[in-house]
Amino acid sequence: MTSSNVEAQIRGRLTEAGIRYTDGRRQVVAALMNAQGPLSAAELHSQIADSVPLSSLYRSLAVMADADVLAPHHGTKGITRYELAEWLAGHHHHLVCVDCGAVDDIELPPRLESTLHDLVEAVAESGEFAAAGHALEVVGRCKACA
Amino acid sequence: MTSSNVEAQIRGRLTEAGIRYTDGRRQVVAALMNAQGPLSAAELHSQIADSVPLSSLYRSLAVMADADVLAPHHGTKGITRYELAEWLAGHHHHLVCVDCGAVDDIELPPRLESTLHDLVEAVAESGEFAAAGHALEVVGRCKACA
DNA sequence: TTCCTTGCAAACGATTTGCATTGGA
DNA sequence: TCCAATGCAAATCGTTTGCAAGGAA
Repeated sequence: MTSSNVEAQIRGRLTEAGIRYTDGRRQVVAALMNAQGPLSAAELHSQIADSVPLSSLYRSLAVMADADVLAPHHGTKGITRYELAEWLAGHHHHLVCVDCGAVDDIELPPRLESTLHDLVEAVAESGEFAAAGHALEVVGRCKACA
Repeated sequence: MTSSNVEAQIRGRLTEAGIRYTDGRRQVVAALMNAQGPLSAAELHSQIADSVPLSSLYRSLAVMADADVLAPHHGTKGITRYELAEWLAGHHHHLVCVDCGAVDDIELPPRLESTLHDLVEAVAESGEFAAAGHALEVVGRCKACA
C-alpha cells in the first residue's frame, strides 16, 4: 500500500466515523508511517516539533485508536506507543529492548505465522477464552543498549 | 517444583543478594503462587487484605524483580503485573483480555516453543538486535468480558 | 549496632479531562 | 450553523521517593 493510499484509507475510515482528519492528525500519521516501530506521545511530540501540544496529541491518539486507525502497544514504565493499525501497516511483530524500551517492527516467516494462527484458533475453540489474535515480542537489547 | 521448594529457592536467592524474605514479601509470593497469571500491585493489595500498604508492596515488588525472583508484565492503562520469574514458575505465555486487561497463563506445544526459540536465535545472529527471549500474547476476550 | 524494611505523606510522570475558543464542512 | 478539535490548566492515577521509626541478624 502506498503512502497516499494509506492516507486515503485513513481519511475514509475517519470520515465514516464522523472524525476529522486534521493537520495535527496528519502529522501524527506521517510520523508513524516513517517510523520503524510504534512511537509514544512524547516521541511523537518531539518529532512534530511542538506544533501540537501534548494534550491534543493524546486526544488524537485516543480518537484514532478508537476508530481502529492506530493500535496501542504497552511498554515499560507505563508508556504506551502507537502504530498504524494492522489493516494499514500489515501484520507484524516487535523487537523490544529491555533497557530503553525502544520497539522495532519485525516480520515472521509465513510458516511461523501460520502456526501461530492455528494456535489462536485452538485456544478459541477451547471456549474458555475468545482468542482473536496474537502478538509476539522478541526481547533483548537494541544496538544502542547492547 | 513444590511450593515449599519454590519458597526455599526464593529465600536463597534473596539472602544471596542481602535481601530479607519478610512476611509481607512472603504474602506476595504466596498470592502469586496461587494466581493463574500475573497480578498488579492493586490486585495484590486487595488480596492481601490491606495488611501491607501499597508503598511497601511496590517496594517489595521492585526489590524482588531486581533480584530476578519476580518478572514484570506491562499491560493496558499503564498497569504493571508481576509473576514469579521463569526459573521458578516455568516458561509460559499469556492470554490477555483486551477489555479488562486480565492476564492468564498458557503453555504452548513444545514444537511451537522450539520454533520460537529458533526464531530468537536467528534474530540474534543477524547482529542488529541482541535477542534474548520471546513473549507471546494471545489476545481476545476473557469469559467475563466476552 | 548495622542495615534492611516499613509506613506515612509528599512528589512524580504519563495520561486525562473541564472549559472556553477556534475551525471545518 | 453545528459539531468536532484545540489549548491551556487543573485533575487523575499508577507508581516512586524522602524521611523517621521499627526489626532482623
